[in-house]
Amino acid sequence: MLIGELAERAGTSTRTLRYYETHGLVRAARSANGYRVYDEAELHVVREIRALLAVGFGLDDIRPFVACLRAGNASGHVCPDSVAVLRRKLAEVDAGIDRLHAVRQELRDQLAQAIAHREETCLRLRRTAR
Amino acid sequence: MLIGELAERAGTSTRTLRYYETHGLVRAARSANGYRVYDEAELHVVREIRALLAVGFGLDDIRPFVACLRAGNASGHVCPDSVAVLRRKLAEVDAGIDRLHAVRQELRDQLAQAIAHREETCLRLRRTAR
DNA sequence: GGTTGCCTTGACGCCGGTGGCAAGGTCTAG
DNA sequence: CTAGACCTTGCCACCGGCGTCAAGGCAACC
Repeated sequence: MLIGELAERAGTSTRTLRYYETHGLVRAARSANGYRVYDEAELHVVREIRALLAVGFGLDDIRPFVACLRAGNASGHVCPDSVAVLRRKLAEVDAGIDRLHAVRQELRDQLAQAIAHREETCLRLRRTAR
Repeated sequence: MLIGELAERAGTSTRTLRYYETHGLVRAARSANGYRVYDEAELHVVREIRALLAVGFGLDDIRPFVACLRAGNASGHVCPDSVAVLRRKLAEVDAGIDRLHAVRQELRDQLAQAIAHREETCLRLRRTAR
């Protein structure tokens, strides 16, 4: 399988695959003419990468998952390093949720304040009109 | 007030103030020698900018708030444009929270799956050992 | 006049994952 | 032989809010 086919089957671009390779995530053999040649297993690797990226992982976080797949596991998340990353990410997401809740509260407060101000101004205008 | 003093009083850097100026958020008069000269009102403007940035707003989102302050309002969020941005941001934050909740669920599922797999493997090893 | 400390504009770097283009090699079909 | 569809490496651009350095002008004090 050449890079174009892998890109298409994985739903990404050749540019992206080469980028993953320079960052040590995807591996390719080379044919006599220098073309990258991939086996079927790389397809699963790339899909794993894409799935984790979509969830919000960075490439560095993904490395243990790829190593886990390469170690022969059917799933990339069953190895201790992967689990550690999953736990860390879960904590990060929890922190993010907390932060967004705080921001949300702040926004609601400011909105309420603005609307109260507007109504007060409106009342004052009515009183003035009388 | 020169730029250094404003930066210090607003808790930011001169670089940042000039950046805000190029983006139309902060205004300065110029003294005879070309130095930027700020009045006290700009301090409030800069503080408003910083507060909104800290909440997660982008500079473009902040523009209406600054305009509102310049229009003579004691607070930047009481004008219609500001309120519109507040509402939009609130919706964005809600969407972000939802997305993070989905990611969180995904992470928990994968963690649970990994741990189940590990325990199963552990059981199998014990059976094999017998 | 020299030093110090403020100010000015301008320009590059960062981060992370890609897109896009250039200039060239390779394979296949007509 | 040629066209076109692949492939190669390498480098610039992007986003956003700055940090940081360069090269120079201005103010004030010794």
